[in-house]
Amino acid sequence: MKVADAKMEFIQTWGALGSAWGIPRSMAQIHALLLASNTQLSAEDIMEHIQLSRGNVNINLRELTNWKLVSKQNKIGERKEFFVANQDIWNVARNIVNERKRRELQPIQDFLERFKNEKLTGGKEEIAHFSKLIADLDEFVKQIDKLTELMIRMNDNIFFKKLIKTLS
Amino acid sequence: MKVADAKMEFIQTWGALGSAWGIPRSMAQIHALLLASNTQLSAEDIMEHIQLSRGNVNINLRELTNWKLVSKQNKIGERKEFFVANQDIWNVARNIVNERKRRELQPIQDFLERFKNEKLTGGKEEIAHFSKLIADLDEFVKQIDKLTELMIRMNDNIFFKKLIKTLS
DNA sequence: ATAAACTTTCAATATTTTTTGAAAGTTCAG
DNA sequence: CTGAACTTTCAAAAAATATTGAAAGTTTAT
Repeated sequence: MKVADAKMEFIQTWGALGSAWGIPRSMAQIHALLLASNTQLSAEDIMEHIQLSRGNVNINLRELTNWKLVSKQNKIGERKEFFVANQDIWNVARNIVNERKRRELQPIQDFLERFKNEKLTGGKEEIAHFSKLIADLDEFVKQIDKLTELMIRMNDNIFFKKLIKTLS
Repeated sequence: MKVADAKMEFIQTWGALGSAWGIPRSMAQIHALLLASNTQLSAEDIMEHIQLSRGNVNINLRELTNWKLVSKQNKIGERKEFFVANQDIWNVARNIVNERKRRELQPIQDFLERFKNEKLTGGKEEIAHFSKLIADLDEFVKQIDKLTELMIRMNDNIFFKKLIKTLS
């Protein structure tokens, strides 16, 4: 099998999986292309490789840059901007976790916070049940938060290897 | 604030957050309603409480049941089926992780497996780079898999508390 | 100041995902 | 068996999301 074909297949698969992960297909495809590429690529290169419009590529490159999964580079003597993917998979994973935490966990925390000081009126049983739910969620979110903080701060996968060894 | 209002707000918020988590709004709302409810509810009850069609409620209750977030119950002497949510938040989290793993991690593993025995042809550098990517991903996925296996098997949150204490 | 070389924007369009609700299916008491 | 009480299905409609591409904006060299 030609490596170029393998790459193309990787891009397609990563794109499809992206959807399952709640990541736009194009964004995932562009990311896959950059991950699989051993050279820097321009927006134009990307447009040609996977058939995507200029605007789409531009927007998704910006998003990938925000997520810190991709960075801009400049070739000396060239105006064009080039892009490379963060090649350290663990680093990529950390950035994704970080981003998802911000988007997915933060709103829950904000919500729960609002209920902390609320004095509820109504059926006694009902209040007890609901309050317990809020308290449980609050504690849960705090634990998850700590766990991700920990993961984000770790800077090599030795941590996980050791952790898993310890606990297996 | 009335507990009934608080519940309604919880349902709305959970529904909105569901979207961010890649979970259909209705499914998340139904789950929230059942979580916040201290009594079992019929499909009809749910339809009335949050304005959803019969079909929608039926399909999402099935899905929630598949995810093991909700279970059916029968009141003696009644034909109707009643539903209750799994109230242990950590259990809920485990089931969600489990489900997402099956849907999100398994396809990656399947994909990587196909490349293990492929002999690639093409530029030397290119092959080296791509092979490394595949190998890195493979190792990464295996580690994540172990970590989730571990989490799934744990049956109380003491584990996490200890873990975090140990590592903080 | 101008033009060439790029990048960014965004309204329109296309695609995908969710939701609906009416009809068909099932179960069970009488 | 029949009808009432429920549940399930699924094609069609609505809503949400992603993509396009032409036009506007920006930067740099001369």
